[in-house]
Amino acid sequence: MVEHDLNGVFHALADPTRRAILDRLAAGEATVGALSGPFPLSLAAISKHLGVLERAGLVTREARGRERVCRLDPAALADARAWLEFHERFWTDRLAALEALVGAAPDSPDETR
Amino acid sequence: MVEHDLNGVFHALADPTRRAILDRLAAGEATVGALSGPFPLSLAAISKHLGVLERAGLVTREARGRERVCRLDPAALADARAWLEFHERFWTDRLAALEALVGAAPDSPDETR
DNA sequence: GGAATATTTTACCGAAGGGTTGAACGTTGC
DNA sequence: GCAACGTTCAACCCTTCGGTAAAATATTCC
Repeated sequence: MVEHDLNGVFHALADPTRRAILDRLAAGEATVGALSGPFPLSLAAISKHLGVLERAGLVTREARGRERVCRLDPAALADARAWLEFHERFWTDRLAALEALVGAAPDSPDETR
Repeated sequence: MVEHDLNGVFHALADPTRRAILDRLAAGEATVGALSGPFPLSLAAISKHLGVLERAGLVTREARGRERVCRLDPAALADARAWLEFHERFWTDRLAALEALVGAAPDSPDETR
């Protein structure tokens, strides 16, 4: 609603590695090490990506023994989706209105549309 | 559907100036100069932002005389929204399933690990 | 206690981002 | 034709990003 931290969320989503991490996390919680498996990246790199996701509110990390287990937090995603949905609707409405205006213009004989 | 250019779209949306430009553009087409009005930025900076938005497919620029008129293109936005919507749904479903699984665990009481 | 394991922190690097200024380009209007 | 206008291009600056390697910090296991 209030512009929240859309910067962070959209920035986090703009990286394919991070989107892949999110997708993998959708199958259930995972440790950082397990998460880094599919990627040709160092553990430190994955940890950084998780930091970005965590700061964006998309993921939570919880210490469990010597490992950290990561989980999805769909709330932030819902925020971004809500923003996009609202604006998409808003924009298409505006554009439709403008088109209608053009179509119904007085000096426009053939409104064949 | 196929991962498209989500990088570009999300990256474009991650900047508040660019989101503001999009909002302003929802009120109707505008020239680069008119667009730069509300911002304490140089015209060149706005032009760059428009380049990012255009590359992301969110905006189209058309030459009209010596000025360029910019318009929204909601299609790319719809792509991003679709991605988010699908994943949000996917994730919450998964999470719900996991919770249900935990709740219905056979050997229940002190499985607290 | 000490070794092994899991993760983060700390430099550090090259590339990309976001901004500026000033020159260049095409268009308009006198 | 030429000056003014609207916009982009080019060069530059500084910061952030995405990555690495190596050291530091817990934690577990023997």
